[in-house]
Amino acid sequence: MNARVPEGNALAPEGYDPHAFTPFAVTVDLAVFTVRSSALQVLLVERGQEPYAGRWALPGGFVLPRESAERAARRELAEETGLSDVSGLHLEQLRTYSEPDRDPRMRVVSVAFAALGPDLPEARGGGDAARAEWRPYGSFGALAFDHDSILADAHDRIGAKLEYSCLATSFCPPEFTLGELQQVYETVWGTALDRPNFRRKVLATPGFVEPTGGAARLTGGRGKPAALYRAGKATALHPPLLRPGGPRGSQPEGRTS
Amino acid sequence: MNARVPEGNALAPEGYDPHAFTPFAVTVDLAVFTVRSSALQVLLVERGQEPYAGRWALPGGFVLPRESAERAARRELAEETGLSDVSGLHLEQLRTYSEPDRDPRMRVVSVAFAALGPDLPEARGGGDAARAEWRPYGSFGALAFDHDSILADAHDRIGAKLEYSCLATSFCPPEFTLGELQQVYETVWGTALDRPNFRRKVLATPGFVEPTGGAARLTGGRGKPAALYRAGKATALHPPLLRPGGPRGSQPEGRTS
DNA sequence: ACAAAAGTGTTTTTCTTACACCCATGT
DNA sequence: ACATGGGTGTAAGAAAAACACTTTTGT
Repeated sequence: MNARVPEGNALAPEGYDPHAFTPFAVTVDLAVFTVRSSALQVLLVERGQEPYAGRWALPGGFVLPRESAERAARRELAEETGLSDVSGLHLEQLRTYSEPDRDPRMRVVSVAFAALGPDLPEARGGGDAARAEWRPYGSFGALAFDHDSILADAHDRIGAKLEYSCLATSFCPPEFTLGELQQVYETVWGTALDRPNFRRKVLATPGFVEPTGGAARLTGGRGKPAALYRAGKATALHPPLLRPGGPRGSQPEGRTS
Repeated sequence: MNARVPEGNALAPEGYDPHAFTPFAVTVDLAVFTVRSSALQVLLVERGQEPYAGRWALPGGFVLPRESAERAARRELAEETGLSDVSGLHLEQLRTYSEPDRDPRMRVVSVAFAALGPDLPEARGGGDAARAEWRPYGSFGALAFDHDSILADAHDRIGAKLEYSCLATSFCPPEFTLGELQQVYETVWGTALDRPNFRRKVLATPGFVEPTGGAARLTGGRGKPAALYRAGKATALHPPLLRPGGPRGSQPEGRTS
């Protein structure tokens, strides 16, 4: 990370030696997930210009001169979702996509983020995007650029992190029921979980959730009112809450257990 | 990741609208680990110029115009270690560091990688670095730039991935004994493991290791010759091999179990 | 009364842990 | 003979999985 910067470049101060060094455009791309009506939804924007005009893409934008990628991501998130208190949302760096031709126009390196939030309001297509919309994960065709890979990577990562972190509470409002929390797991993983066991597991992990103490709330009109919880201070989950059958698509063979 | 590129910039083709967009320098930084003589070692280079002249730093360098960050990382890895068959080493993107002032000279965004390899040869200080050396993890003072954070993040990540992936075999030569594999875990985690249990766990995971069939080998001069194994095709580890006590420093409180 | 959702209890099975013991080799 | 590292066995404990059952609400 040192040495070799060309002379005569706007970026390069004195004292660098004159080797190859290309300036890149740096952007952020966001895979924003929410759980709405028992479905995993993703925030997409419709592109206005070429290339990929009319195609859906992940929201994102350029990193500004004095911004970190994290700050840029949070700013873009606020702009695209129309939310003011983006501070509560979980934002996590995924990885950086830097294939030379990932953008046909120029050399763009993109730092991808995954963001999670509770049932978020309708997107209002802020900024440049022609339209912004929540779409159920898997219900749409190919996205622009390499956004299909980014989105798939984000989904994998979220699914994996649910196992060994307390991330799931980021999908829930400040106060939530254990049923809602369980639905987050079931929705992201696409599998049903045993309620009694899930409950025990969550409650047995200190700092995962803490009882709100307050009154119970009705969940879906019918049934017994559920107790309310809020997120605890823990971030890691030990021992982990493993999904049945392990991560999708990385198994060598059998092993049903 | 779309729209808003300024006019009059060398990078920008026609058809972009004239908003803010700064060119950034993009580099890769490598945290290269190996296990040598029962210690976790890191490859460091000594800086020749200011800033941080004379200080140790992680190897790295600029991403070339037609290179992805992954390719750049592998190229730098080959240059700095002096290895020719870098293709076998595990290389994994960690995350991107983009704080505006992480490099005092200019705006540099760095994509960090973690690399693992079996007992690697002496580094030969290739490229620009004044010197390159293997140093035991934790045996050196503050590194240049934000490389302390990068290295710490890399170590955390490696430790965590040993739990639920077959990554550990990347620290071993093509053929290795279970004792060597166990030492990888013990060295990275800094804890002792029960040999019989470790053995059972590894062998019970299909695709983790497969017997070489060939003859046994002496490990350290003394003791019974150990059977040889090679890495299997599996990448994930289900159920995981949890380290005793959970990840360092992320526990909310007790929970000895 | 019944459906729906929350919550409790119990049994079975599986995995982990701890530790005792034998094996093969070099000194 | 004994130290050293490899390999096997086994029994106690903890955790996960499966499932039966009670509670509280709305219709």
